[in-house]
Amino acid sequence: MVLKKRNLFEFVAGDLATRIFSGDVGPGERLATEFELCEEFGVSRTVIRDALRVLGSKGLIESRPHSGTMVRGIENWNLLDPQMINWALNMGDREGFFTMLMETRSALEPSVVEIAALRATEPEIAKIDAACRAMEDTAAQEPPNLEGFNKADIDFHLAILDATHNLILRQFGALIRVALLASFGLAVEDQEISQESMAAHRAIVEAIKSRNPASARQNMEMIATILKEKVHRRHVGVG
Amino acid sequence: MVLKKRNLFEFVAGDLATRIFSGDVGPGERLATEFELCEEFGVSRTVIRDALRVLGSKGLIESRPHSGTMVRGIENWNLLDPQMINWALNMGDREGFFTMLMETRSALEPSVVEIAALRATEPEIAKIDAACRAMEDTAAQEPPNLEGFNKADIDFHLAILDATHNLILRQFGALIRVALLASFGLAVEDQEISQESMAAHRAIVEAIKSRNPASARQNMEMIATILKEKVHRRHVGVG
DNA sequence: ATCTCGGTATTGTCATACAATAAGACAAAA
DNA sequence: TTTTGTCTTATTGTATGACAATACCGAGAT
Repeated sequence: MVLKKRNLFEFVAGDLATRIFSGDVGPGERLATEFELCEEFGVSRTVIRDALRVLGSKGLIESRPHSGTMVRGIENWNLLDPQMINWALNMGDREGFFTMLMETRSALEPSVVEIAALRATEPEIAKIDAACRAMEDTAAQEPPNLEGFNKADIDFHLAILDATHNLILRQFGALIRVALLASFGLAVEDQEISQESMAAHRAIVEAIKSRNPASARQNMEMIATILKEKVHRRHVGVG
Repeated sequence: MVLKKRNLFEFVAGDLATRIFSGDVGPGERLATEFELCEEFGVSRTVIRDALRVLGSKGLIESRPHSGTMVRGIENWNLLDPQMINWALNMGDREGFFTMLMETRSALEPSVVEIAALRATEPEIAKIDAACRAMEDTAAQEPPNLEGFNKADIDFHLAILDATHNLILRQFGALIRVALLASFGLAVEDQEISQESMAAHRAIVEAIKSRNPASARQNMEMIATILKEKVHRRHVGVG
C-alpha cells in the first residue's frame, strides 16, 4: 500500500477503513469518538471529521450525536466504489472479493462486448485492436513481458467497455482495473499466457470489426470460462 | 426530492451536485472558492468542506491549494454510487441515465439469475417466490395496484441478486432500487402490466426451485427484451 | 411498572488563525 | 529571446476553541 501523504484525512480514512474491512470493528459496533481518534492519530478534529465524511459517503459508517459513529451493515457498503474495492482487496477477504469481482466480470462482459460490437466507432475499434496487438507482442517476447501483457489486457477490456457508449457500464472498468492491478501485484508467478485465450481476444477484435455481436459474445464467454478456471485453480491453491 | 434537513452538509452537497449534473459547471471548470460558497449558502466553512469531501469521494471534484476546486471529467465520476444515480436521475440527463441503467440491468441479470438458480437457499427461494406472488396478487386487483406491483417487482429482482451470495452483484441492487423508485415517480401512467412478463417471472421462480439455470436465464432474457422495448417506447415518446 | 424530565455525552456547526501549496508574475541570467 | 529562479499571493489544509443540537439514560414522580 502506497502511503502517499497527500492529505492527512485520506490517510486517516484509509486506516479506519482498514479496521472495518479487516473485521477489527464489525457492523453495529461503535467506532472511537472523534476526540479519541484525534488523540490516537495526533491530528485535529477537522481531519478526523473529513475522514469520517468520506467513509460515511461510501456507506461504511453512520454518525449521530450522543451515540457516536457506528459501522453500518455490509449490505449498505458501496462495494462498487473503486476505492472500496481497493481497501477490500488490500485489507479484507482478498480471495473472496477477488472471486466475486471476477464473477461479476464474467456475468457482464459477454453482453458488454455484444453492445460494443454494435456501437464501436472506428477510433474505438482501433484502440481495441491496438490493445490486442500489444497483448500479442508482449506475449511473443522472450521471455514474455508479463507486466506489459497484463497492462495491455486491462486496456483491451477497458476499451471494449468504452465502446459501449454507456457511462454506467464504463464505470465498471474502474473496478476491473483496480482488481486486476491488485491481483497482478500478488499473483504474477502463476500467470501463464493461454494460447486459447489469446486467440479468443483476437477473434473478438475481428468480430467487432465485422459487426458480429454473436461471435464477439461467444468468444468473450470463452475468455470468461478460462478466467473462471484460473480463479478456481488459484482458490484451490494449485496455481 | 425530499429535502430532509438532516445535516447541512448533505443539503449543500446535493445542491452542488445539482449544478454539476445539470451541466451548470462542467468538467474542467472551477467551482466557487470555499469562502464564496460560505457566503452563498450562509453556512460556515466546516459545512462547505464536509460537502466537498463527499463530492470528492465520489469522484466529482478535486481540490488543490491555490487552484481551488475543479470538476473532474465524467469518466472519473463514481456513477455506480446509488446517491450519484439519484442525483443523475433527478437533475441530470434523466432519459439517458435511465436508459443506460436499464441496459446495464439487461446485460447483467440473465447471468445473475443463472448464478442464483445454483446457489439460492430455501429461505431465499421463499423470498423470491413471495415477491412473485405479491406481483401476481397486486396485478390481479381491480383496479391493479400499480404501486404495490412496482414494489413487489423491485423486491423480486433484489431477492434474486441476494441469492447470488455475491456482495458485489448484490450492491448493484441498490442502483436498481434507486433507479426504479425514481422512474415510478415519473412514469406511473405508462405502466401496463404485461401478461408475458408476468409469466416469465413465474417461470423464473419455478426454474430456480428446480435448479434449472438455463431456463432461469432464458426467461430473464425475455424480461430484458420486454424491458428494452418499454424503455424504447418511452424514449420515442409513444408511451 | 410506566411516564416525565433533566443531565450529559457526542456529534453538528461556527469562528478564527495560521501553515502548506502551487500558480503566476517578475526579474535575472544565458 | 529563452530559460531559470525567486517572490508574491490566492486557495485549500490543518489546528483550536467554543457553543448548539441531539438523543440516550437514569432519577424521580405517578
